[in-house]
Order: sequence, then C-alpha cells, then structure tokens
Amino acid sequence: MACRECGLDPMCQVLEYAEPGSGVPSGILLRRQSVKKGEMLFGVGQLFKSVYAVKSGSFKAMVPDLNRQERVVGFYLPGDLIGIEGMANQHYSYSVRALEAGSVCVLDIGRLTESGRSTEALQRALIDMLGREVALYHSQTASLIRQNADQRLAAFILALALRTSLRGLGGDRLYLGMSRSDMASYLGLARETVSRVLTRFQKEGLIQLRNQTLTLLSWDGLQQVAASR
Amino acid sequence: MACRECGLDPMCQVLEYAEPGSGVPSGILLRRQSVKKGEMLFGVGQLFKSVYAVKSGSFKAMVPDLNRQERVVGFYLPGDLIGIEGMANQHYSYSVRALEAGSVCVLDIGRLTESGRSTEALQRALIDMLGREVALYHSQTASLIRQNADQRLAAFILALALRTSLRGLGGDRLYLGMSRSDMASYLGLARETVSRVLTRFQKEGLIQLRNQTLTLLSWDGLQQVAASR
DNA sequence: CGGATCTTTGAGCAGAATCAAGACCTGTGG
DNA sequence: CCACAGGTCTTGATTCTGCTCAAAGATCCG
Repeated sequence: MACRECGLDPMCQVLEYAEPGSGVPSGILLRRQSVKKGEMLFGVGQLFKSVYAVKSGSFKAMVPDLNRQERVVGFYLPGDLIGIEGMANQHYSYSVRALEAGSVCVLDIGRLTESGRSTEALQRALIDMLGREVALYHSQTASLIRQNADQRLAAFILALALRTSLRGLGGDRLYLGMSRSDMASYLGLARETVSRVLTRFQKEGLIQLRNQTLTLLSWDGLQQVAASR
Repeated sequence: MACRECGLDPMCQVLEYAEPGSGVPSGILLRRQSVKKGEMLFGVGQLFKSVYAVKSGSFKAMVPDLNRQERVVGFYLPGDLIGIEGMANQHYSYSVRALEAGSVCVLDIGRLTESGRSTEALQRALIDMLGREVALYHSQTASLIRQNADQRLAAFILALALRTSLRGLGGDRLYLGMSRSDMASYLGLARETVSRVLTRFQKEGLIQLRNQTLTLLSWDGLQQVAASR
C-alpha cells in the first residue's frame, strides 16, 4: 500500500506535496518498515535522520528521568507522526519503543533537504504540523497538572478513543498496548492509582476492561468525569 | 535600536534571513511597539496575524479554563518569541497579556508570505524554533506532573534565572512581574502553597524575596531541591 | 488616607503515594 | 498438557502532601 493512498496521517499529506514536484525516487526517501514488539525506533540524543509515520501498531515515547527510571511522555497510534521535533536541534529529544508489532513509514528528511527541490510546500506542511503539536501541548499537557486522578484517566481514555475513531477504526473498542505503569508514568500517577480508578470506572459502568482491551460503555459519562470530579 | 542588532532572540535571527533577500520595507513587516501594563497582545481564538518578539518587559499566556477562571500556560521574557504556533491553524490558541510596561517587535507574517519571496530561509528558521518549542514542552511541562510543590517552584525559579542570565542580564536578581496566583496557576498549585514554599525557601537561605524582586542565594541548593525532595 | 487586591499564616481535611500482600496473566520447559 | 517462574495487576492499610476554608497582614492605587 502506497503511503499517499492511506490518507490517514499528516505525513502522507506531506508526501503528496513533496513527491510530484521533487521527482525523487520514493524508494529512497520513503520506505516501509516493520517493527517487532519492544523494538526501538530511535534513542534519546541520537542524531536526527528520519520522521516516522505509524501505519499499524502503537509506540511510546520516553525521556530519561534523572535518578529514577524512564518517564513516558507520549503514545503514538496509527496515523501519528513521530520525530518531527528532532528537526530543530538535529537530535531526538526522547526515545521511542514499539508497544506491539507494527509498521511505520520512514521519511529520510536529511536526504530530502539535500535533494534541494520542492521543499517549499513540505516545509509549509511541517510548520503546520509543528504548530499543531505545540498548540496541542499547550492545551493538553498543561491541563493535566490541575486534574485529579479520575479526570486524568477519563480524559486519557477519551483522547485515545477520539484519535482511533477519527482515523477510521471503530472507536468503542480500544486495544491498550501499554502497561499500567506506562499509563501511570504518562499521567503522573502511581500504578496502584491507575488500577484503582480503572476498576472503579468499570464498577460504575463507564468502561469494560478485559486484559488489554478496553470497551467504552458510556462516552457521555466519561466526559462528565473528565470535566468535573 | 534595530531588531537585528540586539542579537538576543531567535526572531532577530529570522529577520536577518528574511530582510536581505526579500527587500521588503522593514517599516511594514517589522515594527516596534510599546505596551502598557495589563495590555493584551492578542486574545484566544483571534485571527493569526503577527509573531512578537519581547524586547523588554514580561508577558503571560493564558487559556480559558472551562468552568473556572483563566489558566496561565507560560511566561515570556525579553528575547522570547510569542505566537509562532498560531501559524498552524491561523488562530492564536491562547491570550497574551503584559505583566508590566514593555515593548515588542511585531513581525507581520501574513504580509510577509504574501510578498512571496525568500520565505525559504524564514520557514527553515521557523521550523527550528517550533521544534525547539516542542522539545522544551516535552521535557519541561511533562516533568511538572511528577514533581511536588518544592520541586516545581525550585525548577521554576531556576528556569527563570537561567533564561535571564542566558540573555545577558545578571542572573542573580530576578524581577517577578507575575503575581503569586499567576505562578500558582502556571505550576498547578494553590496560591497559598506557593506562598508557603517561597517563605520556607527564604528561611532555608535558598532565596531572598522582597516584594517583586527575588534574589538567588544558593543556586546549588535550589538545584538539589528541584532534583529530589 | 482608605478601599481593594494581593499575600501570608493557621487549622483541618481529602486525595493520592507508599508500603505490603495476594491474585492474575504469560511464557517456558518438562 | 501441565506446572512453574517471572512479571504485571489488583486490593488493602497507612502516611503525607497539598487543597480548602478562614482570617489577619501587606501592598498598591486612586
């Protein structure tokens, strides 16, 4: 499947801009790559080379926490872009690891800019994506600080569901590739708290949870929790 | 003082790229503007028009919090850029208000892109700046969640001191233009907690605090607090 | 000077972390 | 196919950080 046929992610839209004008062989700048569970796309501090678009599977981003273990700073689902912010200082600012087997499209940015043509539209698209990312962080991460455990988890589940449903997959049933510890680290909670809140949500009939599969039972209920509890 | 003489902020570096090649009258695209205390640069949702570089004074960014009052999501000091992420969706995602009297340089991006020439280097610079912003948010905001009140305030003070010292101003004495409530909102704490922690820091000899002026007494001590307490 | 706002300080309480077991999955090898 | 070992997940009891409510003290500004 060609990347520009999927129409899912911003990456493919960039390629629609880049490919026709540049006339570069797609085999070099853009390649499909499959990843095994636990495999790392790149490590923190590594030299920036490529931007990745998730085609299938899921990934987590981590930064090294000083004294402690690593901290999860984001999750990536099919359609998400990985690594754009590495363009700034030529180094990735976090590590990315696959939560399950999957595949990505790899765009070799370095070689693309070396080719020197038709980067105008590509750059415009990159600016848009980066701006969106900044805006997202302003609204999303900043709001995490003020929220309690219930709100954080409800918002987290809703965000996941929204992302998958926007991308075409059925939004009611979610596959959680990450562990409770990952969720806890990302949300700034303790493992035990995540567990407790999820089971309570289940008892309240908001979600159903079996192993790694989460089913949304009450979209509205979760939104109410996320807004005020 | 011409903007590209100050050499302080990323904005001026962009203008060095843009001005020579584009040959546009600098009076139109770039203008100096003074702001009064409390004045708003732009409001949330407003149509994106310009990017601002802080020349003097300080500013705060706010987003409307649903039921409650506004939430502070950032502070800007001389040398900082304001509003870049508005380029993404053509609307500003937050409001910006002056904490004290000051001045900014205004770059009318819309008109610059309309002029249609030499945007290549400018865009490249914008990508760099946006990437830097994303990386900053990943490392900074994400870390706020896991930290306790002491750590948040120590890190906040250190970040302010680092920013002002990097920009040339003496780093030991800081002018805090923002109120305790602003700091509390930004750090996700209660006003009272900010007050308590600051006075404790003072008793411990880490800082000295009089009115709006904060003096760093023990840089190392603060770093120790920020790392683990 | 006086009113309004902001800041400090105190007391009590609630939410979440921590500590500590126990239950459950998962993959492995017999 | 089953049993076992490792990890992950749940659940309980306790502790502690930081919020809330309340009131007094500063500071600012007309």
